[in-house]
Amino acid sequence: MQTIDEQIEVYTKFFHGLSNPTRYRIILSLLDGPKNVGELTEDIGCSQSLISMQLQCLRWCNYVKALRDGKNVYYSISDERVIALVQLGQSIADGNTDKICTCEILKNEKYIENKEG
Amino acid sequence: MQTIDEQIEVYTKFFHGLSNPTRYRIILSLLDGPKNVGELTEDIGCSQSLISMQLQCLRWCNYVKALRDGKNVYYSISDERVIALVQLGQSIADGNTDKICTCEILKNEKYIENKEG
DNA sequence: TAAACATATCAACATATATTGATATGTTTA
DNA sequence: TAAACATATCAATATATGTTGATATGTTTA
Repeated sequence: MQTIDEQIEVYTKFFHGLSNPTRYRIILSLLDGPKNVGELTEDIGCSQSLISMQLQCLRWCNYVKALRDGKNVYYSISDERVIALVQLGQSIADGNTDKICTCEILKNEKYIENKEG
Repeated sequence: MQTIDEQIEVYTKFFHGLSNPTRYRIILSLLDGPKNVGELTEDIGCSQSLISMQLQCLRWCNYVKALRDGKNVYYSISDERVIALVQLGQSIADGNTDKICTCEILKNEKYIENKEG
């Protein structure tokens, strides 16, 4: 048994899983089939540590599953319904691209520059 | 035409819309039918300003639409596909409640206490 | 038009989040 | 078992986000 607060927490966290560019790219990339951490890192173009951390999150929450093969660990989509969810979301968002991008509250863009400079 | 980066930004922001407890509660509440700001505020139990701000976000991004009736403004779900999206997400999350709640990276819980005390 | 009511916006601030570089752990192979 | 490689974890930090109370705006009614 869960309180309504607990339910809301679960659902918002679940959707939060899809609200980060790195995690989202990982999922999109895995739609083509299983990939290991190195392949994903190259594909997405960020630090290996970030890919690895976000994979742990996606794995923990059952978006993806992991399979070790020697030195490599291959990740793949674990729940097919996630694919449907992503596609449905994209189809809704596609009709409203400009507005979504300029929403003053939803501004979780990929950070452009972290370094001093 | 959009770059892949721009597409990712749109989609992750879109899902980010569903990753906040207040916004999520608003959407759930509106599943029962249109409500005005006061009704939503009472229903959800937070400040009127927060409800109003989050409504502007949801409205801008086309989750909900607004209709003024005298002094009140009534909000309702504007895209029926959002309902399907929410339901699909919930059905996936329901199978993995405990893990999602304890994910170290997804910790966007509703703040418990802001005030000095 | 003034008062009352409903909603929206603003400024401030505490917390959450994403990210990286450095390092640790795990696996294979010489 | 040491070296090389692949992946995971850690610590630090800049930025994004959610929230509130105060205030402004808009609408009705006296």
